[in-house]
Amino acid sequence: MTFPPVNEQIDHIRRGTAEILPEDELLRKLERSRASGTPLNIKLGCDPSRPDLHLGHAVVLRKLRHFQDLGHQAILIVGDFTGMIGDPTGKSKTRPSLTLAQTREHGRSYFEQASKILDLSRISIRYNSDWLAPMTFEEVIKLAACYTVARMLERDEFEKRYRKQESISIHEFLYPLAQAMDSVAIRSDVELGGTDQKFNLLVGREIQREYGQDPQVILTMPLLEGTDGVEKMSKSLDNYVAFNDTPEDMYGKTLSIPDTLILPWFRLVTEVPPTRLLEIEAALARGDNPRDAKRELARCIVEEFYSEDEASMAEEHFDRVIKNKMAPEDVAVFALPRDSDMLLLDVLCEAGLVKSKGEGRRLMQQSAVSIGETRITDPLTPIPADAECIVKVGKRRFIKIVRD
RNA sequence: GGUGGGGUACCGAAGUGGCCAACCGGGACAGACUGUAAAUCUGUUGUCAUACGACUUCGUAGGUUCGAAUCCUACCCCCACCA
Repeated sequence: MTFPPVNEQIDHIRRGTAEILPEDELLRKLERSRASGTPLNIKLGCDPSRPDLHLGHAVVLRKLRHFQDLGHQAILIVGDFTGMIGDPTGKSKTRPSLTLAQTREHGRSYFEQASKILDLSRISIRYNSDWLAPMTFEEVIKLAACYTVARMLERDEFEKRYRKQESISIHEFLYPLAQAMDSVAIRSDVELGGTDQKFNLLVGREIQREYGQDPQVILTMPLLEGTDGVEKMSKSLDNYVAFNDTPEDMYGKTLSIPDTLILPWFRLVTEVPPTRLLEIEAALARGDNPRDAKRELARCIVEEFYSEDEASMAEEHFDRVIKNKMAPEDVAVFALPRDSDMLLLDVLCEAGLVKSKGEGRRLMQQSAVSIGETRITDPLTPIPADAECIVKVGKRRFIKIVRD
């Protein structure tokens, strides 16, 4: 196995990273690997309790992909065992536990999605229940003895909660240790993660040392902010763009991000060359309409997950529906008999465009509902006698009513 | 083991016998303005009902009362502090 020169590798690796700790150790590892022709073990843990991948995950997956491209060994750890504990990161409440079967199921869905970024033919997938489940209580105590409470409390998250007199369960202390055991089990050379994982990753170093291994280098990636521009992207905050979103949604959601996110998103979730990035930056600084940069960004993202064609289609769809406020070409059809005298309200409800009649009524009163070009504000409006008509609720809920 | 605090709608948080479908804030949704940006303004945010109104909701189950989120009883759950 031959590898590119170390300085070339490091340039590639460094791109977009938040921190590499310690960087000179990474250099040494790269040199050794190149000299001996042995790939480094690059570890990335995935949390199977949330199987829906979004752009935030893409950031770190892409970094793993970079390592693959350089010829190193990517190792995906499915936290099927740790999923039963619950990662305390960013949580004030304990997560619900999952069964092993559920986590396996989620794991499969994870790979399917991750394959959009990773080269699955060159990846090793490991389930941490393989080595964590058989550990005896004695072994767990030995492991726990490697770390102190004071050191645990160095972790921001714990420290804050402790200071605020919030509860911290003992098992939450075990999480970083369990994750560290993963590093030991696979002899990790480099572990990737978001900046919020820094603590856990560092614990991995300590524990590897305790187990007589050369400690892993940790590489953190910045957290991607969600579509709201405030919080980090997460499913529970509903500010995410998912791998499984339709091209139209991906495009639309991306256009809805605050301007301040354009460059960070370009940097973290696309492969645009640095030169292009500089041009965009200059254009924005110069005061060009940020919309254009955002459209380019949206295109890039859809292309990455789908294709150029689908990106174009998403763009057309967007212009048609949002810009020109027209119904999409593939509107859902709601058929009803010619002599039906149903109220519009009831149809909206049955078609699922509104959650309840109350909501439908409210939306009508707020003039959010229209038939064709006409705003409907009277909740008692019947369906027009026409053979077909387009009904719109809000900005993007459509239905075509057809009489037959 | 002891002491204290607490469980209210998506979240946070008021309310401690009738004026409570429940103040307020956040979020979300809708409208205006726009570039599905930001900022701003307005409105909505339990279900059913054209409406009058009816019904369900304040940890759970009972009870007191003309009337309870509010009082009583039992139960469940959460949290902190002291040992």
